[in-house]
Amino acid sequence: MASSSQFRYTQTPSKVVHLRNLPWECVEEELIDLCKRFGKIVNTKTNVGANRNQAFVEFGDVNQAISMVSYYASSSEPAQIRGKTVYIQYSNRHEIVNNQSPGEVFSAYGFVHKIATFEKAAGFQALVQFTDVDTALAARTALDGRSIPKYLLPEHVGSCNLRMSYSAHTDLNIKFQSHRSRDYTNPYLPVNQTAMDGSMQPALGADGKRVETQSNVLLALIENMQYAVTVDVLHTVFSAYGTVQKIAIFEKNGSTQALIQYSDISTATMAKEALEGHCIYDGGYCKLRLTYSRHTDLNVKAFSDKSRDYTLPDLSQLVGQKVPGVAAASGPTDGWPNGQVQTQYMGSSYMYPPADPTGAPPSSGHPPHYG
DNA sequence: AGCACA
Repeated sequence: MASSSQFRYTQTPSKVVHLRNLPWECVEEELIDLCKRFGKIVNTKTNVGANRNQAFVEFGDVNQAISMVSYYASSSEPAQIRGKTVYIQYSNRHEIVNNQSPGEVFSAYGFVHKIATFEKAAGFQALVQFTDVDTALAARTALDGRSIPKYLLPEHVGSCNLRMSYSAHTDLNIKFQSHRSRDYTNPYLPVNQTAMDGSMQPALGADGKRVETQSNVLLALIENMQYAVTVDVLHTVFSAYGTVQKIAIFEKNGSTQALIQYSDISTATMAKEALEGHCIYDGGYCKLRLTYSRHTDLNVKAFSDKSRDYTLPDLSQLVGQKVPGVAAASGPTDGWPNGQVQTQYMGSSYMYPPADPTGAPPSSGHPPHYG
């Protein structure tokens, strides 16, 4: 299959090389500095990929690209930019196409200096700073009332209609690069890693104040995940505080996260406060980091190994029949280091419905392991 | 650490 060839060890040489793991906001000059000694660079494309940390460099001749790829394939010193190792392979295309990319909706109208996004009661809002009023006016005129193209939106996001007006601000004060805010004029501004993870940790709003919008949906980051965390495990853990409606597990930036939906905010808040920082398993394994999701109603497959919709009828039979993790919990399971963990997992001494009528996190007998 | 476009 052609789509998998990009991961094969042997790739078809191309005069275009693909560079990944680039540092934040890596600029063309840095790419050129790295590549120019191998040949004539005829084109570049930066800020490629979901994280905008990939790029393409096109050489005038395929032999120049071969010399570069070959050099770093056998070099003891990896290619580096700003001290960060850069991985280089042939691109799976043979030329760079620099078409106008409305990838950034607002960049189509001029250089976007800074963006700050935040939640208000009226909805999601963003401040977008251009060079001058004329550019801002052009963007406003063109975009007000329109919607963001669907292909630019994440899955499960419906239409996003833009309502635009002039801000009272003239110069935004961006504290760090994150999924909420950007300063494109300052590539060395620190990256807020937790914010880049989309973990929705208390972030700075445009006014500089902490914002943490409550939600009936919790976002769980699972730290130190030595053992598999299944939908069923999460369902058991979070059902201690109320009826769980939906669960979705997904990978983001190499770590496992989950969304857990309750019917209301107060139940979610109880669960969040009770479970935050606690571990599903003894020994500090699978520690839960809980924040409020910006979702309020998950759009998940009713039944899969990564998601569940408990609001739909007749799933219990399916669950009993088809979920390996459920059956496995009562018997030997691949991947479990020993029987003791299983015993603890099934033994309700952890995050199963708390015996404690106060609803406090279940910690009986194992206080040292919580933290 | 993994491929642009619509």
